[in-house]
Amino acid sequence: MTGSTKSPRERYREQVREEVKEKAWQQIAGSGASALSLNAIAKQMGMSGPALYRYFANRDELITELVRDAYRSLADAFIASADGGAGRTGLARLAQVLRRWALEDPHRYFLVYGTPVPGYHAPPDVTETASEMMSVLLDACATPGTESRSHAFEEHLAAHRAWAGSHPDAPPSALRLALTFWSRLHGVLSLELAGHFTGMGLDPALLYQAEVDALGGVPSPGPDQSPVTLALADNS
Amino acid sequence: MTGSTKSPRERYREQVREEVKEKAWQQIAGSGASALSLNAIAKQMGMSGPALYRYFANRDELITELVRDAYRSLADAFIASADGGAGRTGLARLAQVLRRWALEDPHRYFLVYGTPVPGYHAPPDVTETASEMMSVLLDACATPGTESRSHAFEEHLAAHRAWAGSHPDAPPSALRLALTFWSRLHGVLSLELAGHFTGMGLDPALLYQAEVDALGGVPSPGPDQSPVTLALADNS
DNA sequence: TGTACATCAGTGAACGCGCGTTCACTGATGTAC
DNA sequence: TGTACATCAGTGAACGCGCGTTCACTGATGTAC
Repeated sequence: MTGSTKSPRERYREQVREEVKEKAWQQIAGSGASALSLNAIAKQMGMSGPALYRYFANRDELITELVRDAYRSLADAFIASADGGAGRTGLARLAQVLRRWALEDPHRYFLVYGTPVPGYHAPPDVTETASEMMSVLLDACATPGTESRSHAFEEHLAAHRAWAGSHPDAPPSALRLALTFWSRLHGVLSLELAGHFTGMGLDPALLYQAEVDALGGVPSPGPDQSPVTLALADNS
Repeated sequence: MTGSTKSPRERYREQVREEVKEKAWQQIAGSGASALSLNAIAKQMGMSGPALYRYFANRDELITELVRDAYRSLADAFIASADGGAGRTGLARLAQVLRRWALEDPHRYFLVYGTPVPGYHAPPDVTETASEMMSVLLDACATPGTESRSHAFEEHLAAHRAWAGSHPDAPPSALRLALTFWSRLHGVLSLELAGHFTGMGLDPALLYQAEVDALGGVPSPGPDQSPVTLALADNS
């Protein structure tokens, strides 16, 4: 049984890699992603600069790994939330998960959803992770019944649904709801985390909450007191 | 009458400053704001590096000037649009102005609304420019009538309206509408400009349009139950 | 009008720094007989 | 069990580069009498 047991060396390798990434996050938190320096990380770990090249081919590979981990952590949180029981207040719970993830580490949020890093292009497998998240979101958006109203944008979505490949039979209203969820919540979060609400005196959490509540009325306008509101009343 | 006529030297100074900023924007477009280099700009203008210190005290002052100009250009566009005739389709026009401004120069958009530059803090006068924009927006949001429904978030806004100082009598629904306008449209724009819609096959312009259309139902939505609301209600 | 002086744009050398990355090398750790 | 060998982590020096910024200096331009 020598099968997949990891040698001590492999174990150590992974441990160091993990520590490098940890220090990298700390550095990003302090000075942003574009100021990430391999030498500085090495120094912080008590090693010389070139030592890191035993663990990462170059700076870009480290950044890629960070992006990958960031996507993965959000996707996992989404999936875990879906496992907790789908259906009723599914969207509200996903919204909570998204917000918590964003506030937990704003720089991680910006690495994924902020200003693109100049020369950098994300690897193909993060696209797949993004699809996983979208799939969970579409699950929560898929509601039975009432496909009546014809909305211009929903007709467009009905004809351009490649991105929702995991849900080939989802009604256009569900596709629209998923996109609306995504863009509205990122709207609040990106403004909030970039500091555009500071000094205004209002509580961004309540705006976020209001936007979650308003989702109930997306496909066709509804009442302003949705069950989602009541379900999330214990928030602050 | 020697009054405020500018000397040739002053004229020349402003001209060079302008050219420096122009090259700076080009550079930002290529490599992002954090890679902005005074030396590179000087070289591009056929001058030596230190020459720029005749025009800007340091790198930070140049960035500040770029941020200031960016804010100013959007505020001016807003104001010009408001002059064109306020009222009914006011919000839709402002939305158009915002989108055009964002797409016209994505890097300018990100400089203002993207990931904050690490050490950088915006000067106080851009806050004032931001207030000008908000004032125009609040003008467009002030619609007579329907102050009936009490919404949780609007109550919060009624108690925290310092940011809307230019409109001390605006109804809470108008305050909410302005914030919703702002965050929803930035939600679409920031995702779009960061490339999160590329490869999905859908047209972000239509999502944007749909969000603008949906604003009509923000303050007080219609009475009918939406499918989503019903679905969220039935198994709780 | 011309002459003397002050102002200011721009240069080139230099300082100190940190970056990513390569290379030849030393030592320790694991592996095979 | 010990010995011989291969693997691999980590070092220190070095390369080439570009950065922001200072400084003393040259020349041209404007100003005052």
